[in-house]
Amino acid sequence: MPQDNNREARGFSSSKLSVLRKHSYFADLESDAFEQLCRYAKHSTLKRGTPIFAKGDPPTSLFAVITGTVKISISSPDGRNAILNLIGPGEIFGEIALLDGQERSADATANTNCELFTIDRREFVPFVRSQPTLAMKFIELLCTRLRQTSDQVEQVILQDLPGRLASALLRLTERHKRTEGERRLAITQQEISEMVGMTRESINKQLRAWASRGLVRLEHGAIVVLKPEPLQALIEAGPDDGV
Amino acid sequence: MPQDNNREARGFSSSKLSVLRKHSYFADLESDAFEQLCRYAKHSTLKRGTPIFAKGDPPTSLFAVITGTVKISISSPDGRNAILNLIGPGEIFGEIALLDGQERSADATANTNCELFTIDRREFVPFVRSQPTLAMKFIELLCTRLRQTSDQVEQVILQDLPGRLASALLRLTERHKRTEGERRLAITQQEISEMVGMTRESINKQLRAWASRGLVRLEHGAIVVLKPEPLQALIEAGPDDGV
DNA sequence: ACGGACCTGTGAAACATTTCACAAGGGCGA
DNA sequence: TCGCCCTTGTGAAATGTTTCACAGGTCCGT
Repeated sequence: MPQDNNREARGFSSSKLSVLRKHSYFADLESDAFEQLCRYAKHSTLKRGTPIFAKGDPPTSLFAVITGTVKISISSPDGRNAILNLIGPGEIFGEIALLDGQERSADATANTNCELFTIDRREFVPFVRSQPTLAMKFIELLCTRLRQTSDQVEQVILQDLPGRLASALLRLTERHKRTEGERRLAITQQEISEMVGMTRESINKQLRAWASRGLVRLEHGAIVVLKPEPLQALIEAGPDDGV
Repeated sequence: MPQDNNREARGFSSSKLSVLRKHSYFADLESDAFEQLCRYAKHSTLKRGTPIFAKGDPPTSLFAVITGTVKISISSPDGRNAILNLIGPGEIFGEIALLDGQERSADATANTNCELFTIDRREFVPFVRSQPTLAMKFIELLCTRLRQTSDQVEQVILQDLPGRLASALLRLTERHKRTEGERRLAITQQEISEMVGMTRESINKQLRAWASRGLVRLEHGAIVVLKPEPLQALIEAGPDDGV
């Protein structure tokens, strides 16, 4: 992927950029600012499992996902690891380290085969400074992230396993629906367990219980939420109110 | 406190504002932008326990703490509650709802008797838009918050009780030292338990175990961290490595 | 078309944490 | 200064979750 980055970026611009146009936080930027930003973008293709950056790295780029998903995670010295976020088409990631210049605070990995856009820090930072509208856009993005992350803290602290699992499923379907229009989540039970901080076995048993009541359908590497309402009710009821 | 807000704000400006100057994220703003911002500020005094805003409220103001501490928390329908953050002198809070215009996502309460500065949304938002430097400052602030909150998620997911407790104590002393210069934390075990999401009883037993080994000293409504290093080591070792 | 890696499924025992039910002490306001 | 409320302290039983040790399925790359 080293050669002809620019040619690639331009060649595909109308089709690939439309993904960003459609879903991203940049959607309502003025057209020319958006185009200008995209002119800096480099296109790349990654295979499932490829590391993108690691905790402690200096921030060099901002990324946007075109196709596939990227996993933001952290692993502890004793081998456990936690998935903080899954980034899908049209979303961007890696903006925090870029905006504050500090080192990366988590790992990013291609969770499936991916196509990404990459914008270099050297071009990005001055551009943001020069475009007040863009800066406000990033403030909005950061606020959104902050609300999501606080929600996560809240859930992990206040809810038990069923509640946390339900929250995660609903959050994922909500986001997924917005981009894909269907409720089948392409996610493994292992991954979910790392998102909510409980073991795969426990997650499996809970999912199975729900499946037998028709709330969800379990497939291979995927979960379909059939009845969101009872799950939502379970969250609002708080710890153990009829599993 | 309704009368003479302006007179108050000006009368005390040199002494009270110095607290903000000293610790806050605004510290290195240009002098005149800072002064201008402060001209909008209203001063108020609150008694311990006074609610400042509640989850779901529309955002009307930005707050800065002059003296005392403010508790940012959420409570679940079944009576449990989680403390997301404690805000001390020189720090600001309530900025997220203000910046994105969405409703408040948590409750804020005066955790001790407090003095606050309040800036109205109507004056604040246009001011931020007009001052690119200030906008960048807020981006930094949001990034910092986001890193802290992500850390919290990480710890709650990856660590067990001793680890979480150690993290919380070190985080609190770290911040406290910066503002107060001493390591005695004025915090109850109840409060700590709500910050880390475990019961007061469990927290008490763990603290007691550490106290008997001389790592901490327990006082009435306060905790003194005597030896931070072993606690730090415990975190890095991960779940159970010699309680 | 095959092999291996990854994903799902499951039960029993081990473990960490909560719950409950107390007792006693300190501090603050009336 | 008296009370009362909030805070600390503690033990045993109950509970939720993890750990461990498997087996079978399915998908992907070669």
